[in-house]
Amino acid sequence: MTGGRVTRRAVSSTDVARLAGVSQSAVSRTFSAAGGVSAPTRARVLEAAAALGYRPNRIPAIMQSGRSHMVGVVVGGLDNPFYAAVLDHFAVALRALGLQVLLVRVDDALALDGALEQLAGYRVDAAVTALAVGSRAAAEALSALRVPTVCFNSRLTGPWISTVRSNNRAAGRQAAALLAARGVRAAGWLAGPRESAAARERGRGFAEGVAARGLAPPVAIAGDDSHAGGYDAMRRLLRARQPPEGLFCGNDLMACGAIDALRDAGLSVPGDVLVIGYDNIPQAGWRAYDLTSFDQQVERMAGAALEMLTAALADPSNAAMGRTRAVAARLVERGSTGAAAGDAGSDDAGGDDAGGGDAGATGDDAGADRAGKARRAQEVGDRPA
Amino acid sequence: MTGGRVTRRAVSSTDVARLAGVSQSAVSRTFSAAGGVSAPTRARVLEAAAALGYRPNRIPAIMQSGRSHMVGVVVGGLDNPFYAAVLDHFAVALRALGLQVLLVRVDDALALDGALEQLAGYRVDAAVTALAVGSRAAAEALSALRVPTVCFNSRLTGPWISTVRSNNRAAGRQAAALLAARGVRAAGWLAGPRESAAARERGRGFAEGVAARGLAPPVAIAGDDSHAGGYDAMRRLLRARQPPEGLFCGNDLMACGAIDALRDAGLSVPGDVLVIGYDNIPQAGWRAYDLTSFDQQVERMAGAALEMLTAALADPSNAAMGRTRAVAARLVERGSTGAAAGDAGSDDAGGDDAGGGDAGATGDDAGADRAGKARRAQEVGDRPA
DNA sequence: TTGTACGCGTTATCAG
DNA sequence: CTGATAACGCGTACAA
Repeated sequence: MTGGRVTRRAVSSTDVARLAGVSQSAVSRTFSAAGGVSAPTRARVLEAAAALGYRPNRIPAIMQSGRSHMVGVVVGGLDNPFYAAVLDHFAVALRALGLQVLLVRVDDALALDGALEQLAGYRVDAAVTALAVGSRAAAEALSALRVPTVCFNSRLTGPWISTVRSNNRAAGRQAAALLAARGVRAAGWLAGPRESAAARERGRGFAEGVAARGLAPPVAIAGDDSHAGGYDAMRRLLRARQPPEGLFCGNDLMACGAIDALRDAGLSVPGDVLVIGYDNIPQAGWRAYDLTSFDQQVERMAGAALEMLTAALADPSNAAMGRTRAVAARLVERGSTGAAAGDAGSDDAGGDDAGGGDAGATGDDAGADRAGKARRAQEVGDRPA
Repeated sequence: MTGGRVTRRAVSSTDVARLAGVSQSAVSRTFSAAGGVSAPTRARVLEAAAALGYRPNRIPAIMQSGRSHMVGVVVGGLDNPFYAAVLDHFAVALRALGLQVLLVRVDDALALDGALEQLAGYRVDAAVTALAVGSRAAAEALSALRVPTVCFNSRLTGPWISTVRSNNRAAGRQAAALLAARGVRAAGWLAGPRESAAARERGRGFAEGVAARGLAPPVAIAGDDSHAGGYDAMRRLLRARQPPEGLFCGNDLMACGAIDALRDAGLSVPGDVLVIGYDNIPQAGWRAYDLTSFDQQVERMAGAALEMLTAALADPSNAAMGRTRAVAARLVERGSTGAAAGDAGSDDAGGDDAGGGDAGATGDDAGADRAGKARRAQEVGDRPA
């Protein structure tokens, strides 16, 4: 006998077998779906199991099959309703598939590969992350783990990394088009933290759109993706100069903060300043903000991610990974850009075209912008370059 | 040879050992903290491991030790920022303790025992749930799992169940006291779903507090803990009758919805109606709502839960469970009850009537709210009753 | 320091 | 239908 000191040993199938006077295999078969067990045996096993409070242990099966039925999910701070929504969707969908969620909450994209390395130790079957892969080095580190991973808004892919992308850049252009159509001549850009590639793309598209209309480059101010960050950034701007006539924000949290700062300063939204956000978090639809925003369509992005995930799970040869799929962000116009209340922006999109995806390639965003209900049809429909 | 068809077999320590020309134990020792390995051996092992992309597998250790270092966390819908905050705290804290989070997102408390049963199969070392245990039957089912479980706001405990409670009822009474002190004579209670014991306690305390001041019992309307639910409930109420002068809501989401409905109807908060929420979600602090609320002090509740959890983890005899700890909810006064911006404190002694405006249907102008700046600065800074 | 052997709890295979 | 047995990959006493 070796085995170190036993800590809190749980009831095992062997214990049940002993009590029931049957073999351990019989117990196993009783609790597995395809059980070839006679009724009497089954009854005796169940009785013994109940008496002992036996619960089948799923851990050994992981060891043998190499499949844990656990999926790692990596998200940023859940005080951001966007991340919370992403996680919520995955948690529900994965549970419906009979998969467990092993959650890792990280502070920023830099911690991503560390988090996944940790998950790899638990032999998760796959991983999803709401954070983009930051660097090529990180992508290689991830690929070394040989865990099929699906990212949101990552430009980098690899043999084990797929990505679901939103058309951030095109959305930025569309935001510029909308503001210009509303008569805005001086635009502002409330940027997110520099690490976020997605936010950078939005700002880039916005700058392009602004330039395309012959307007001055947007004033750029920096926030940190939080409400407080947006509030503070706007306060700083207002102290230094006049506000822009139209503001595009890297996300909705900052947009709400900016709106609060503007109103605190006695300005009106949309009377004095038009504001557009990104993410379409629930709060954007609340009357007090009524914020025009881009809906990333979390359900569809999550759905696309899940499809790639399940494909990877079903096919160990991993042919399904290394792909990119695009889901178009949908403009939802609300009062903060002067739309009448109770309006929705674009509607059913054709979007969701599966990009054939190759690695790297800074390529542009796919997905056509739509003018939606063509409410006031000024050219909101700015085709992708 | 038996062993079924091998599915995606990962690199094992045996593979590394073979390549490095050492024993499997040498590999194990190299990767374990207390490794008695010579430098040359270590180097060869690491080289081989790198070449093969070996990652230690933590699953077998779970089997042997019976400890998974995973903690099950059960939460409700993450569209509620309160649940998101709870989860965020646990995710960060557990990670700091070197524990993994196995997440289960359930729709309601009824699904709780099913969720924990599922977690039990993965041999989680412990579980935390933001949902209360609903019935004694559920409590017994949970205890049968022999997984140390910490609940939030559950009245039921058991040998394996501890709970961290907020003083819901006292908070309800305090809410009534505050409203009365502000001159409210007609009170309303916006209830949450009936399943929530915590919400019921709040309503009960509120009714007691209202009665203690000789006022008529509060008008009760029912929401579903969501923003939309609060909005709709308030709309229904406004269609049927005059609004109460002061409204206490089962949670902040409904409170924000109610405020939106009131303003949509041309009423002012706090001009015409005072509103108090519960949870102190981030949005309650946003200027557009400036909502007085009760802070459950998630950090402290989570901290208390973690203490009980780690105690249970350290002591297999389970002496630490079956306990109850209380964390007082803290009233945070803001503009929605007439406090000047940036105020805290509590009620009583307000004397000063000036209750809600005349509630004369429609009357007021729409946008003139906000201006939370002490628009009616009745004495706010008093000590708790 | 290093290698050998065993066991954790289960599933899958094979013989009865 | 049932029982015996070999893995799964790792830690860990024990022997060398």
